Amino acid sequence: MAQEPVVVRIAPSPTGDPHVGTAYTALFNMALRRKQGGRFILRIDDTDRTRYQADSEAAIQHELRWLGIEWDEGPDVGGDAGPYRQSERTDLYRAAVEELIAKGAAYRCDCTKERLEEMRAEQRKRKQQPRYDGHCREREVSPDATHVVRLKVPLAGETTWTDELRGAITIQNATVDDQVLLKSDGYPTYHLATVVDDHKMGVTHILRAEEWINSTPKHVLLYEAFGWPLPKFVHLPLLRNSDKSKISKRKNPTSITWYRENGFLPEALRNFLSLMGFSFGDDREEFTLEEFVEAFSLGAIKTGGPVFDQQKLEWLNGVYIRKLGLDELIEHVREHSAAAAAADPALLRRILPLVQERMNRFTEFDELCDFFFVDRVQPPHDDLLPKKRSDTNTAAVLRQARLLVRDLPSLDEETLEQKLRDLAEEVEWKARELFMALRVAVTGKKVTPPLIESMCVLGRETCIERIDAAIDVLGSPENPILGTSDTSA
RNA sequence: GGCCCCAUCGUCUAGCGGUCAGGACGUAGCCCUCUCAAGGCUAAGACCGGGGUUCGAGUCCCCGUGGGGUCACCA
Repeated sequence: MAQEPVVVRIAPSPTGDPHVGTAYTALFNMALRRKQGGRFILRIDDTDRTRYQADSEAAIQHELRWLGIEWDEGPDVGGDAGPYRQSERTDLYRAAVEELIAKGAAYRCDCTKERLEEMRAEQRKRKQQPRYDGHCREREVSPDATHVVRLKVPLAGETTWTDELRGAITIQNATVDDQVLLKSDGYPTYHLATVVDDHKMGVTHILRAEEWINSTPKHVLLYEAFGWPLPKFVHLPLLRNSDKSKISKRKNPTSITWYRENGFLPEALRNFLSLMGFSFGDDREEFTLEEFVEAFSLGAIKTGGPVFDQQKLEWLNGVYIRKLGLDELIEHVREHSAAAAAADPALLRRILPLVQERMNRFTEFDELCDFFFVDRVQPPHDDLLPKKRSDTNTAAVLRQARLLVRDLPSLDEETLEQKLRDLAEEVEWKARELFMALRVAVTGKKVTPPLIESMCVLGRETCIERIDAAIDVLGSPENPILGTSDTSA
């Protein structure tokens, strides 16, 4: 188990919201780096100026950090191999391209967009693979004219490399297009930039998504043309929608920001992502980042594409929420609920233990606890009535309960519960019937945190007011018939 | 469609030639219980198909089939 230090990297594009796929790849890269030592680089692939979004880079960094992903080198932390934005490395790419042209491995091409489109349309019509026809391969295109630079892919032969997870992969060169390396705007394409940077930055292991397998021959050809040693290639499985297609925001939330804002804990998302394609080899599913790193190895990664199951993520998030200490819990809930943020911290300390095990996401707090924060609740008439109990009977019992609450020396949980149970017995109601009627009266809902505890948190005055209001909903009977069920005859 | 990758319960997975094919999410039932949860117990639920190799294949090989990815001056 010789553990050579590695140099790994992720190269997200600042073209939109930070993607869970980026986090997934980053997680495995970081795990390998931490396990074996070395460097983990964050490189910003901002070579597509048309899709570039100015605030995206900061968002990516922010969300990755939120998830617990840390890099050794990057645009924000510096490092010896910088700059770490590809837009700041264009001289390197231009020089590289000149080298390739000089070596005959690349050529200038001034074909217009229109010509290319026409050509492809024609090829499609003839049921051929749409690909560059080599028009400029042997032409002399002036460096001064508007042009791109293409890779001169051998017309015959094949390119083979070893994927660390999948073994040898061979692709016929004839199926590889003459890839554009340098765009007419002077920026490199991914293929050129990634090869140049990975080499210059000393990258030893390229852990990236499976969707890159088919363009790997281009990269291998470039390494060969430059005379550079090949890094190890590790193509990770692709995260999937529930229909097995590549995960996409149309079918699944893919923005890390979304998960943060919708009440997920970074540890839970991180743990969940680790489970995609990796396992300890036993039944362990809940584990810390440190445990993951310790157990991690490339050999433990599965190659089948895992479906991103929201339900399991929510369950796991609930597991993590339940493990939180009260102070942490308060902090998180305040971030996700305006009501909680505005509430007295002392009040929150009493409410949260009642709902901690009832939330799978922090955003569920409001739905669960709204009745603590409003002036009055609106108990639906029908919900107030236990099965087969009349309006009059129920109102009468609630009146009794009201008196009981009013006259209790102190409103503590044990006494309140005992007295209410006594009352139920006295009026010949099941305790559960009384509790439900009171629950609806006091909270307006049939599903709530535990009643007795909730009442004690609400306080005597509020409980009395709400019971009164509930009695009003039922109408005020003149002659309450106590202790009977008047529909039972 | 060409090329490439992949293939155990619905989903995430364990399994690395001999197992009653194990666990988790979800689903159903029961227990607990003031509702809902949480927790406990139980149940249903998978080796894609066909050939080989082998005393013996979920495990190895081949061929199908299925799914996915990719075929841009996007990454």
